Amino acid sequence: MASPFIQKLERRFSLSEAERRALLQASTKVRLIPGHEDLIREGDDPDHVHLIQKGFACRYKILPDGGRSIMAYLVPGDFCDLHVSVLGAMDHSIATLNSCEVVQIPRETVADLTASYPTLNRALQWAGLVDEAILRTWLVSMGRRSADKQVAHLFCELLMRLEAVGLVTGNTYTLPITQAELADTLGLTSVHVNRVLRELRQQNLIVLQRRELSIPDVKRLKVFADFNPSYLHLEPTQRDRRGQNGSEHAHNL
Amino acid sequence: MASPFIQKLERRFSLSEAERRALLQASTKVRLIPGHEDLIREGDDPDHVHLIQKGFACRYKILPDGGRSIMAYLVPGDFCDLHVSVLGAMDHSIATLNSCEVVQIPRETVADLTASYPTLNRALQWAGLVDEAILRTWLVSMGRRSADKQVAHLFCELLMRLEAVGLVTGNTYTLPITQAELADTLGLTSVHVNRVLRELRQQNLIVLQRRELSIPDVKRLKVFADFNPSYLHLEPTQRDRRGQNGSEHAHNL
DNA sequence: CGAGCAGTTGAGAGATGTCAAATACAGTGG
DNA sequence: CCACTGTATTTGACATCTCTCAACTGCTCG
Repeated sequence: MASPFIQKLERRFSLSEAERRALLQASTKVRLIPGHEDLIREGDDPDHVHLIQKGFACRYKILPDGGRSIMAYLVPGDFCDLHVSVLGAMDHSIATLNSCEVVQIPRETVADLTASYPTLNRALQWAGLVDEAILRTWLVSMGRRSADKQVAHLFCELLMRLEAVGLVTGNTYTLPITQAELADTLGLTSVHVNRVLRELRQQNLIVLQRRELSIPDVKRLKVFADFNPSYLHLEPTQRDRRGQNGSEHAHNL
Repeated sequence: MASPFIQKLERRFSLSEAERRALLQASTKVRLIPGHEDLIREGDDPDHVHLIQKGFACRYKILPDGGRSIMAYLVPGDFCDLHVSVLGAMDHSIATLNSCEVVQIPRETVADLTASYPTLNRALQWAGLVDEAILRTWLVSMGRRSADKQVAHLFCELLMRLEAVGLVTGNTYTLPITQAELADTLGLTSVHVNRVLRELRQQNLIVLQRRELSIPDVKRLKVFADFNPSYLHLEPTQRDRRGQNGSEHAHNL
C-alpha cells in the first residue's frame, strides 16, 4: 500500500476516488535522504511541502548553550511544513532520524488540491490540528509526569500513530531513535533515559532491543503511563459520521 | 480603539476598511465572565467561536492525580477555539484567570468572513500558527531551561504579546496570574516559583507587586532568559511586504 | 581488528519537590 | 472602622529526582 498519508486520513475521512488519485499524482517526486541530515533549516521558506513517506524525522531547535531540543517526531504520513508559507519562515529545523523517503509537493499543487477538494482540505487541517494537540500533550507530560511515565507515554503515542499507518505488528514497532535523542525529546539526560529504560524493562512493561520496541501488555503500559488517546483524534466524531463527504461544512477556514 | 484582535493583525497584515468593518460587526455579542470560570470544557464542540477581548484566560488539562497543567495563556486578541469544529471536540478546557470580556462569533460567520476576505483568512491562519509556535517554544523552555530562566522567558513573551495589543506602558503590564498558576504552567511547584521570583527580584530583573510586572531593563532580562522573539512572528516577512493585500496567495488552505 | 558510536553503570552534586507553618492581603459583614 | 475568613505569598528543613562526570562495555562497520 503506497501512501501512509492516505491510509491515515482514511481512518477518519472518506476520500473520494478522485481525491485519492489527485493525492497520489501529487506525490510523485520522492527524495531519498540518509539519516541524521537536515531536511529543512530554521529560517527557510521552502517552495515545496515535504511529506514523510518512510522513516522518522524530528522537529528540533538548538539552544545557545549547544543543547538540542526535539519538539516533535514525524513518522510516515506526516507533513513537515504544510503551513510555513503563512508564517514566512521556519522557526525551527527538521532533521531525519534514520534514512527517509520524503515526498515533495509544490506549494501551488497543495493549494490547488485544497481548493478543489473540500474533504481533503478538512483532512489537512485536521492533520495540522492533531500535531498541535500532540504538542500540548507533550507539554503536559514534561511538566507533570515523572521520567519513567514520560517515556512510557511517548511509547504509547508512537504505538497508536504507527498503528494508524500500518507500521505495527503484534504490538511491536521499530523505533529508530537513540537514547540521546529520547533525552533531547523529554528534557532529560541520556544517562537518565538509560536508567529509566532499564526500569521499564525490569517491570516487563517494554521489550526494547536493536531498535525494536515490543509492548507485552499494552493495557498495562497505558495505565502506567496514564495514557488517554483522545488527543490523537483518531476516532471519527459524530459530526464526521453525519457528513461523511464533508461538503456541507466545506468552508475554507 | 475597540478591538485588540484587529490591532494585533494590523501589525502584520493590511486589512481593508471592509475587513475591519466586517470583523467589528461580527464582534457585537460580548459576554462578561468572572475570573476562574470555565469558558469551554474538554469534550465540548461549541457552535460559537470565542475571542478574548479583555482579561486573561488559559488552556489547561487536569491529570488523573489531580494536578493541573496550563498549556497556554490567552490574552486580549487571542482566539480560544477557532478550529475545534475540525477536530470535533475540545481535547482540553479553557478557563478565565481574571474577569474577562469574551466575544462570541457564530461559526458560520467566521466561515463567511474567511471565504469573503482572503487577507483575513490568512491572518487567522497566521494567528493559529503562532499559537503553535508558542507551544513549541514552551516545550523547549520546559525541557532545557532552568526554572529561573523559564520564568524570565515567559515574562519576556508576555511583554511582547501584550505590547502588540497595547497593554504595556513603560515596560510594565498587569499580570493577573497567581504563583500557583505560574507553577502549573512551568511544571514547577508554587513554592519553587516563589523562590525563583525572589531571585529575579533580588537581581533586579523584575519588579512584581500587586499583579503589576515591571521590567527595569528589558534587554538584560532577554539576555538572561535567552529570549529570541522570532517565534512570535510579529515582524512582517518579505513575502508579506511583497503582497500586502494578500490576494495573490489567497488560497484557502 | 580497530575506531567510533551507542548503551550501561557508579558515585556524588545540584536543583526542585514535599511538608509544615507563618505572614500578608482582599473582601465581607457587623 | 474593625474583626473575620479565605486565599496568596513567604520561609525553613529535609527528601528525592535528575544531572554531572567519568569510566567501561558492546555493537557495527570499514
